[in-house]
Amino acid sequence: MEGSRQRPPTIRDVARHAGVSVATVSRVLNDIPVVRTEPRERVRAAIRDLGYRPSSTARSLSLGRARTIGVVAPFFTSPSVVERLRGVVERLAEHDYDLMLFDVETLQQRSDAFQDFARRARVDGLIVISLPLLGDEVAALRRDNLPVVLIDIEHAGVPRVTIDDVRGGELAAEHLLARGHRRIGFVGDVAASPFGFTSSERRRRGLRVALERAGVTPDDALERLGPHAREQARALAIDLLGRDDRPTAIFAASDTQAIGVLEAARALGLRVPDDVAVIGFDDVDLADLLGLTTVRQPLRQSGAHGADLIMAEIEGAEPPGGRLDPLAVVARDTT
Amino acid sequence: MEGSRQRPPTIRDVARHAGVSVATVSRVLNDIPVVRTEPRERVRAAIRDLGYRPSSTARSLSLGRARTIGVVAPFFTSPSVVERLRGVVERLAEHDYDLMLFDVETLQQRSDAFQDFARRARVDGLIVISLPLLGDEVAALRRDNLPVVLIDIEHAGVPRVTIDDVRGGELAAEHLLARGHRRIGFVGDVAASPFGFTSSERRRRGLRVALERAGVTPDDALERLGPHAREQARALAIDLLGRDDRPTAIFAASDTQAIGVLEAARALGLRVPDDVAVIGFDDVDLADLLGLTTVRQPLRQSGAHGADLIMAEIEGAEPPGGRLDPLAVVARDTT
DNA sequence: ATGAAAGCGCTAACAG
DNA sequence: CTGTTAGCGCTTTCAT
Repeated sequence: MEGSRQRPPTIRDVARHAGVSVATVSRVLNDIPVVRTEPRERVRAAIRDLGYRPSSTARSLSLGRARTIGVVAPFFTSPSVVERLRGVVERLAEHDYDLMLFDVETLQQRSDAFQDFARRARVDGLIVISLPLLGDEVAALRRDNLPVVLIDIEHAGVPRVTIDDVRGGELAAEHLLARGHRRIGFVGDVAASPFGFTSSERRRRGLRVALERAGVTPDDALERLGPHAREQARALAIDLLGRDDRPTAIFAASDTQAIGVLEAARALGLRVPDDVAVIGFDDVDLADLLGLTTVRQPLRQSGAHGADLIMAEIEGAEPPGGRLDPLAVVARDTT
Repeated sequence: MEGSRQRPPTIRDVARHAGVSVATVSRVLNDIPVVRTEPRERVRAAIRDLGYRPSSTARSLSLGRARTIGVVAPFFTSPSVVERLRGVVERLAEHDYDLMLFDVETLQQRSDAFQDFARRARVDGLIVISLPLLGDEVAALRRDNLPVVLIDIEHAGVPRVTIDDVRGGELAAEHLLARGHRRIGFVGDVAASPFGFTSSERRRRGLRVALERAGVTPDDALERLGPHAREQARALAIDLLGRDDRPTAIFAASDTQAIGVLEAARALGLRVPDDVAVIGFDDVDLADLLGLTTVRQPLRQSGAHGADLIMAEIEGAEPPGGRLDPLAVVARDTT
């Protein structure tokens, strides 16, 4: 009956329509129980009539909190990141928080992204997945006083959720060792950050530890590092498997890379596991489908755990209880 | 020198520090060229000194736009959705828009999510992927005057980016027909919405069209519909392949489902493609890895296109140019 | 070219 | 129990 509904209704329109003050409308909106039934109902009716919906932007500004957390990661480089994200998403939804996605694949994007965190403040906290942080990035975040949680990476002084990657590397090595392998190759990520180590790095260390423990001298010549991608891993593995003294088994730092190794073997006409055994890390869906032996880690759980951590920091909620599921070798067809 | 930096610096602090008005700071911030060099530099210095960063929440409120778009989808039911998301992410980044993720797997989440859009307005537009919309959901969005773009789904009156799924179904059928198959089964999604059709539904129609054109009468008994998931598809396929007059080939509405079919065949001791041929749809990474024959569609491109569309709606930017890549059968080992 | 001031839509004292 | 009012941090007329 009123005409022009160009501009969406505000809390003031509702107040006017219901014959109350904006404060009362706000109270109804926020379920503050002091409001009497009668005005409350009038407000509800007005909200309905007007098709009113609160502006969460205004709310955020007023409250100083956005009820949103940002997730930064190279989402599309690996299914494991997506799986972790899944855990984050679930948990955040439970806490009724929204989620802002910041994909970081290239260096350019990376610089942009962290610029953004330094220039915009629309999230209450940040979860960083599988992205080794630079020193000044961390410094910027800290200066911004923005709660941060790291998943799958480490950085001194920043809360994180990581598994015992070294142990994971040992498990992989022990599995291979138990099958008689002595020449064990490794395909993993380049050490991208001077601060802390990547999980790949830690797994490699685990491999070496287990090797030495078994009386086998780790051979640097059998280790190949490159950017995290199937194609890259494939190339590295071809290089590795092309050697005269090629390894009889390869441990890849992730399933994605293990698949590259598998492709390399196929390309070279090598049979798996007879000519070369392959073990990956993560146990993503693909691993099962492909029959890839791998070290299982609780991907999704790590995401959930990370979300719990950030919630704890922000809301002072109880710190996350419960441990992550243990690592375990899932033996399939490639070893 | 000043002490307490509890509260982050605001534009006013910067103004004070630089000895100018907030308006001038704002101008500098927004690169409005009227400001003289000298005060401009003072402002820049102040920004640096204070470690100031604008609050994008406040900016959004003032501007009335959040430079953020929301993406609603069942992200974790299918890799194809993730691939589409990838396209969206890329394009949005180019336009310097942020992205809010709303995962919708369960009905509960779904209801919640759309409640949210009806109660919060923190995005400038919405992209919905692979989620058949209900009538009142669309009505709510429309009433909110929120720009919406659909990807992989259709709804009367809502802009969308879809491929020619019917043609895709025909392509799959023709591929199978050309290999001598006459009894062709179908495994796809349940028709979830009374409005428009799902892509699965359209692909099924394409199958039937091609069948009839080839003089084969489509057999309802060979069609099985269920929720989109590998396990479900597996169960449906087991059912289908357990029949006395089992089909000699199965067309699955997605690669995810095709993999379920593959598993079913294996479980039944049927050899692929000898006992039963399988063709999927999408051509996700997995398909290549598993040697699955499939109908390739431009997943990532569809996401990018969707982003272009929403940008056009919001910013009045030029409508997206260029077509989507055509569908094509990628013949591999399962047919 | 710059500043003062009025919003943007909401929340939260503080009064009454 | 409810209304008034002062912000939240930024943009944007409108003057000067």
